[in-house]
Amino acid sequence: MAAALELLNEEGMDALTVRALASRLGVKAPALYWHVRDKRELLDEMSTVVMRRVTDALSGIAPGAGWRDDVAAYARVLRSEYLLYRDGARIFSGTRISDPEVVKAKEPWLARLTAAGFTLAEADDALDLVTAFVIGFVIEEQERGQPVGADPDRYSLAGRDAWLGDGAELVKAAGHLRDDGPPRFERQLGVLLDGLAARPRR
Amino acid sequence: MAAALELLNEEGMDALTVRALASRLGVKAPALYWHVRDKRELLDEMSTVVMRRVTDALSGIAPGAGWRDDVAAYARVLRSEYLLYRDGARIFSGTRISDPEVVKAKEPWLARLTAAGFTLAEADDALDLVTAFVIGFVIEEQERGQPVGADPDRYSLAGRDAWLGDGAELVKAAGHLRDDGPPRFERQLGVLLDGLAARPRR
DNA sequence: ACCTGAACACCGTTCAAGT
DNA sequence: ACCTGAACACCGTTCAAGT
Repeated sequence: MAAALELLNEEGMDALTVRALASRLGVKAPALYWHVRDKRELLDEMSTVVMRRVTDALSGIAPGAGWRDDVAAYARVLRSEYLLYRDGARIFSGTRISDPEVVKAKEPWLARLTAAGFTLAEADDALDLVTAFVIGFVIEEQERGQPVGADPDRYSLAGRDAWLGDGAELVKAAGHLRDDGPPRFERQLGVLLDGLAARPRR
Repeated sequence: MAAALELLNEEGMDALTVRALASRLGVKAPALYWHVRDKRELLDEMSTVVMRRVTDALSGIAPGAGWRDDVAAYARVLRSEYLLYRDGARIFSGTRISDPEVVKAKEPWLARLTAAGFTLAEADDALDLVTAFVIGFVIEEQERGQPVGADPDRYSLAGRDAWLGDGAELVKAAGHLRDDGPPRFERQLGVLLDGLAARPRR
């Protein structure tokens, strides 16, 4: 899995082939089928490794000042681990975690949220909502980081404005205001946490 | 593009090959390369068609009672269009929209939000946040809809509990409480809208 | 303008056979 | 227990040539 993740980062997902991975391991392609059922299982195992890194990072985090800190820490760790791999969010979302320990690592987070007054259903919803947001955010973030195919117009703001043509002044202006990276992530995460805070408590 | 989308739905994304699409069109594979630079451009065009359906559906929606209705309508339309295609969210997120008109369709939504007191930057953030959430939500939703590979334990709740092993009582209990589909979506969307409502207005 | 035939350099996967 | 050689049925893509 480590070799597979290296290969992904060095060559990209199109080059992540069974044959290339085998050769990196000094072995022929069919050998991998003794260790793994098929390529999908390989991807599932890779994503389990990534998610294990997330849960390991989280287990080192002491409870914060409140649920807000805890949920924010989860979101930041998830984003930063996905960002470590080329197209990480796109590739690893929608794969299956093969290790129950990784799934069980949600337990302390559910405990902290319920202790803070969330019902269990609300806590579960909250974590899933944050997860969905991070995945969607990082997919877009990683996609924008890639060279835009043969369309240099769309690199620059001026080029994008021209490509858009007439009208849509707000769309253009918004494009100029737009930032990215951590501040953008923190802002949107903040909105989401505000939403969680607004839920009725009992 | 229509034929490609049909093929995707009937046979799945692994079967969406240049050759299969050509044969569905009564033509040989190389012919497609007169119409499209490569397969990625084919995917980009397919996703542009899907996003055009989103914007068409949205343009038929009159301004709601307020920004909350407008944003909710956008989220619901985006989700339901993605759901129309097998693995739609996974496949079409992170592709590039080729038609400026589709991008420009954001204009009225930005207008409604700014009219409701959002700054332009906040409005843009709001739409992106909702988009990220919907994509993340639907990726997970569509993935769960697929047969879980050779692991029938994980179909049923009891099977999942056994797979999880000892401990993690909150994780197990949350699994039992969990629902899905529209109610789950509406609940999480509601949280997100609450967060947008909580932003300072000026 | 639009398409084909033939070819290239690959894929994932199976399976008998080896050690 | 772990790996190879050979093969199967494909891929995406190019390109000269056809109409």
